Amino acid sequence: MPELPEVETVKQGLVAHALDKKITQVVIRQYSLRWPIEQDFAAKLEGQLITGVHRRAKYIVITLEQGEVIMHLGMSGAVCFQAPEEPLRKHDHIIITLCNRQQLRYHDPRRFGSWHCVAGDAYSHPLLKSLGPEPLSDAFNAQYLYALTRNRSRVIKSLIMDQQIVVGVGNIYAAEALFDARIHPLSLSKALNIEHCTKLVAAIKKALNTAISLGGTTLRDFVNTDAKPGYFKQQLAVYSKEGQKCRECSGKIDSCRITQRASAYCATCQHLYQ
DNA sequence: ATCGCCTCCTGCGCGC
DNA sequence: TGCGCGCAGGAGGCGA
Repeated sequence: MPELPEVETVKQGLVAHALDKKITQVVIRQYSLRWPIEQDFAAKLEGQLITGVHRRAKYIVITLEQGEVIMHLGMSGAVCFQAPEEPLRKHDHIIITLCNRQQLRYHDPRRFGSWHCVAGDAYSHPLLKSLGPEPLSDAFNAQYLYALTRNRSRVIKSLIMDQQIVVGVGNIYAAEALFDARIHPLSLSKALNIEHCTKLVAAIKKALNTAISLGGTTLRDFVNTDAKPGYFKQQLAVYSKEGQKCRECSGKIDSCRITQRASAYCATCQHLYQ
């Protein structure tokens, strides 16, 4: 589910509702997530003040007085804040009660998400330490992408979705950015020149920034911590538009599978470099 | 080193 | 109405 804009939206909700709050109780209703939750997870959190909330890639890092929580929403994870009186829903796996009685509830039907509590610096955890640059940072620029595309025959869509190359670009925004940059998703990385990389980097930043400003993309069930959907769906040019008319040329949007993922594109507007 | 395939899990929409 | 199938926003791990 969540790509970078959705995770950023959830992070902003955590900042608004959980930052500077003390954790009074943690209840785990389902330990079996992407990785099993450690048995002492609840005990590590209880009684601690939440002193920071940050995002790195699609991970949210919650800083406590002692240690840090690393959380990933997987494909179907969501966080909401509710009063204890509100009935629990199926798939509400983690319930964190705060000092103001509000409960942070982690809901994740597919259970691809994960929660870890680490003693030291979250950024040196194996899950975070080999991640590529943030897409909205200056470190992700045309020269950087150009250098990494040299001598690689890997198709470009797969490359930009690789979290070691650049983080936060999932299936939706990869498809949208490639359309915006007029690059066919099956283009070979090494066939792109510096101008193509310039366009693609700009398109990725634009797609992510626009999506963040609209609260992310709600396809089916993504909601922020206030249970509101995101509105980037209305902006989508190709993702989930297979068979429909391209808004630029009125040709038909095609789709192929790239590394097991549906990949929509306009064969007229997007040039295949190989 | 690099790449692509498989896997974890539930829910939904579709066609029959 | 119901059932089975394929597909879905991620990404680690493995084998080629």
